[in-house]
Amino acid sequence: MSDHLDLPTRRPVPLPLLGDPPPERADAARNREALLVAAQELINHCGIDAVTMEAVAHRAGVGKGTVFRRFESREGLMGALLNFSETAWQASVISGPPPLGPGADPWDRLAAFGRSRLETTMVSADLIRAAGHAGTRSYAAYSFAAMHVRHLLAELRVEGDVPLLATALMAPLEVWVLDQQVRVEGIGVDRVYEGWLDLARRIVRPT
Amino acid sequence: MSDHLDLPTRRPVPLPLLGDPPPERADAARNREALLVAAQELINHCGIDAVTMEAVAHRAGVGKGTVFRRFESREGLMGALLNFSETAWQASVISGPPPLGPGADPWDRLAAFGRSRLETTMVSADLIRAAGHAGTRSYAAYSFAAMHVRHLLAELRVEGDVPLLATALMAPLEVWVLDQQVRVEGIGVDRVYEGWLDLARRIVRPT
DNA sequence: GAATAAAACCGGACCAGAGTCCGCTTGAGG
DNA sequence: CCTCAAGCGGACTCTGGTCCGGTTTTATTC
Repeated sequence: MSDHLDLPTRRPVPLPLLGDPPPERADAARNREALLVAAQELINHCGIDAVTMEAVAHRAGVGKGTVFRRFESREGLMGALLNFSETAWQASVISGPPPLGPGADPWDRLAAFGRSRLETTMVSADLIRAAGHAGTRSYAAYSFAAMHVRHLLAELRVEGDVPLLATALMAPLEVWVLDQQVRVEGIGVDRVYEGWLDLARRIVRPT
Repeated sequence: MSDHLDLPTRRPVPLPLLGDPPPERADAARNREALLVAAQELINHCGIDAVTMEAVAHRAGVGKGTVFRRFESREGLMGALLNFSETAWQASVISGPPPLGPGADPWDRLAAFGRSRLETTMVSADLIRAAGHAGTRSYAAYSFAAMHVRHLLAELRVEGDVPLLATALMAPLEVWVLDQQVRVEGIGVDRVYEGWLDLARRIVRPT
């Protein structure tokens, strides 16, 4: 990942529907951005362990309290960082090129989903672990992926408790499981993927 | 879980094969025991958050350093606690009554395995989470269960990459997944179990 | 456009708990 | 009894997280 963090530049006017979260004050927004950049740089240069709340604050030129107000906790900060790649991933599922994006047939999309998730999870493993949330990505992120899988399973006419089957497909792709297999047991990523495909086949295969 | 911790009483002579870890000194052993008891009581009476290393040490009447020397870390302490129930569970798999123990046919044993694991995991959820290890039980404990599943799958003449399929069966039974389903999504335990059984069926079903 | 009041924000002192260190004590073998 | 490795304790450090008095931004009013 590059040092440069692509923060969305000046999105169109927020259109303040009333009853909505009031927009952030200008200085607050500036600080949030500075903090995210600082954190990302810290990760890139010194590894995730160097990402101390105090270090981030210092590098961004603000006080520690500010970091906590903006991101709630260390996990929250990590989650925010993770959010960028997660959002990009979601975009490529929604409107990217097939087979991950729409256009391919459901089975191919499912296969592409598995491969893609496997890879992004491995790449962001440190971040995901640090983001905690009981270890999984934020609920929003998780449920998007789950929804996608349920959708594909439905298109594939899978019978049974689709939500649970979706979970069964996603669980083996979680960080800890992957870590165990790849780092501890030394299983290659390709073999893990083949295994996952086999699992998917068994789940999808008509009764 | 009762307050009383069944520490194994005087196992048969350790038979010091040389090159082995030298046995613990008497005072050390006494302290380890006292610490485990103290920790368990603290959990029972005040919840897992009250289990501070300092609190445990104080309750056991020793210094903080001692706790760390014996258990390495908070996670280690939790792991040691978890070890008791885990060991008991392993015993009932190895030599308990069917269908969990030997004697029943492999499919029934697999089903019993799933149910049993689901329940013990839910019961010890706090402890498992606190024991960390990237969230899963210790490697030894994990690999025993994995071995058992691989064994059953083999008996059931399942074709394919059995180790990976075993992982696929265990992953949905991990704490975080269960937490997500039961606590966040409000799915009942019975339904989760039914879903798991269905998964198992699809994995086992001959091609 | 200036004055003003309220709300949001800021910083860093402060607290708690995990983990480390090192000089003192104790238990087990000779 | 003597020796010395092992064990012990608690002071110390480091980091996540909380708090509150002072400051800045924004909205409002004239």
